[in-house]
Amino acid sequence: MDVFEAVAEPNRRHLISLLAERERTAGELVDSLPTLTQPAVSRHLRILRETGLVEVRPDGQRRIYALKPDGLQRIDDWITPYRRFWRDHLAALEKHLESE
Amino acid sequence: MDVFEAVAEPNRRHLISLLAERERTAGELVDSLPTLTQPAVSRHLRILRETGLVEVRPDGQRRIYALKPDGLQRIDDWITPYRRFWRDHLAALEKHLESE
DNA sequence: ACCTCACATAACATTGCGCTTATATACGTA
DNA sequence: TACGTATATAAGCGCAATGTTATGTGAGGT
Repeated sequence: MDVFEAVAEPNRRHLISLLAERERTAGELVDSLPTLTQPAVSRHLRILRETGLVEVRPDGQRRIYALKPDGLQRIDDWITPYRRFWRDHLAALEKHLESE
Repeated sequence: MDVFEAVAEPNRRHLISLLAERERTAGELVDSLPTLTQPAVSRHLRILRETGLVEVRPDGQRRIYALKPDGLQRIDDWITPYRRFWRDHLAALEKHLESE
């Protein structure tokens, strides 16, 4: 699975947003997604690991998950060339509005 | 389907990159994806339409597809809060390198 | 040694996506 | 009107992703 498919899943985006605040243990993340069972969350975490979006560090019997700095950048790199599209569009829109 | 799933599909990302260069007819886009049949491309275009990533304009019996300026911005809006992660990381890395 | 807690993996069912072939729609032209 | 061209939709199939329950693994505690 690639990064795009990884972030296409709403629950995984939720996990990412939680890890953006701070590191959390697997158990905390499981509690944060009450609609899912523990194995389901564990699987999502595995996918986030394999796509390089998060990293794990053992702490006794816990596992601490953290967001990896360069994971989401791959998506940002892809979107960068297209950014001018809405920039130009917004610029033209503003210009049009101020000309009235 | 939402924007994230729409962009998760490689063929659809290819279509987006083609439309970023210039508008194209459905037929041109079909020719640009030789591994797919015409209905398959038509379906992808439908999804890109429904998610607001492209727009269509009829031209006789042809349909001209164009990239919509604000479609991909929804992804950019999502990624923006996380951007500081790799920026901070890069800054720290550079600082570390120049200190040697 | 035994049990419990935290987490991962296995096995399996269900669902949804993407593909194909076949068909419909709609415009253009003779 | 009749026919070809351009595109969309329908029907059906295979596969991969997501969920579940059941089980494995390994670290702590008594």
